[in-house]
Amino acid sequence: MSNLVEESLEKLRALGLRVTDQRRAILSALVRSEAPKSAEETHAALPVDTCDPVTAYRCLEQFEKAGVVERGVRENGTKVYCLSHGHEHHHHLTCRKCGIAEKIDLCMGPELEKAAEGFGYTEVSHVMEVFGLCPSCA
Amino acid sequence: MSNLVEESLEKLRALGLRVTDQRRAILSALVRSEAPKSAEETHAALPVDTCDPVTAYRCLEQFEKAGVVERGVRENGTKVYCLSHGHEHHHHLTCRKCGIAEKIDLCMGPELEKAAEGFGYTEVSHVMEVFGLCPSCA
DNA sequence: ATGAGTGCAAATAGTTTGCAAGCTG
DNA sequence: CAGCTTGCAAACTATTTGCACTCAT
Repeated sequence: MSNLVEESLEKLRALGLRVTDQRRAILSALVRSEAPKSAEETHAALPVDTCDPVTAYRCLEQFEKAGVVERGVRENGTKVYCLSHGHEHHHHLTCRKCGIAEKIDLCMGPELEKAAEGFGYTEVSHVMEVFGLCPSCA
Repeated sequence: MSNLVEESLEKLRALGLRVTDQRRAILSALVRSEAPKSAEETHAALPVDTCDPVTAYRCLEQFEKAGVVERGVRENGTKVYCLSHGHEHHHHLTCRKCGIAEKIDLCMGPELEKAAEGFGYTEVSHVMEVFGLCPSCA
């Protein structure tokens, strides 16, 4: 069992949330996954009968609030989740065809925040996803 | 009638697409709109009985393919459209609460493309949306 | 024991598709 | 008049909600 999973579970416990087999399995699936996954895909990656799809939706939502996963958006609008490795905010380069993804470190967070503050905006956040055709699909 | 509308219609005509009252109305609504709109919202902004909601979906999809509108994604995943002013690619800073949006010029397109090419990816595109609380909603 | 978490069924929201009829170029 | 467009109805996909039951703490 990856200690990334245990680390995340600990974070949940600290927030008064509970640790269940389902949550352990979901986090474990995210750790195994190279690419960010939607709630459905995450559920599909679980051993059969691990839990109801609804539970995957609910857990991922909780996980996001708890800060143990980050949420992104696909080109078509579906929400995807991935573990927040350490605390570094990051983005992904996703292949439009096969769905494989690479981690990208580029991020203009600070610039965006500054620009937004220029407009008087607060609580600034952003979503960025990069898409392309990976070498094997091109 | 804004010439932005006529300009866009011309672009459609050039591609062999047809110009109808519905399309004119939809483009006109986008011109009037300060913030990017979803297909539903666009339809709602039209005079009653201008067209079926389905037509709004279909037209916006066509418009995007034709390059007269750009597509973005909301924090929650809904697709939104706005006219491609001139040819400059741009982003938006949207208020999470009231939905008003500002145009932002910041864009790391070139950097992203370079990074993606480093991974061997081609046909690179990206989606970026910035959210916050505007001064009046804060 | 107590409230968070889960499963099941059903409801939604947003968007897409099939098909016959209408209109543009 | 060919074929792009539209309207209407219906299908879909992704996600959310209500409720009774279960389980972690």
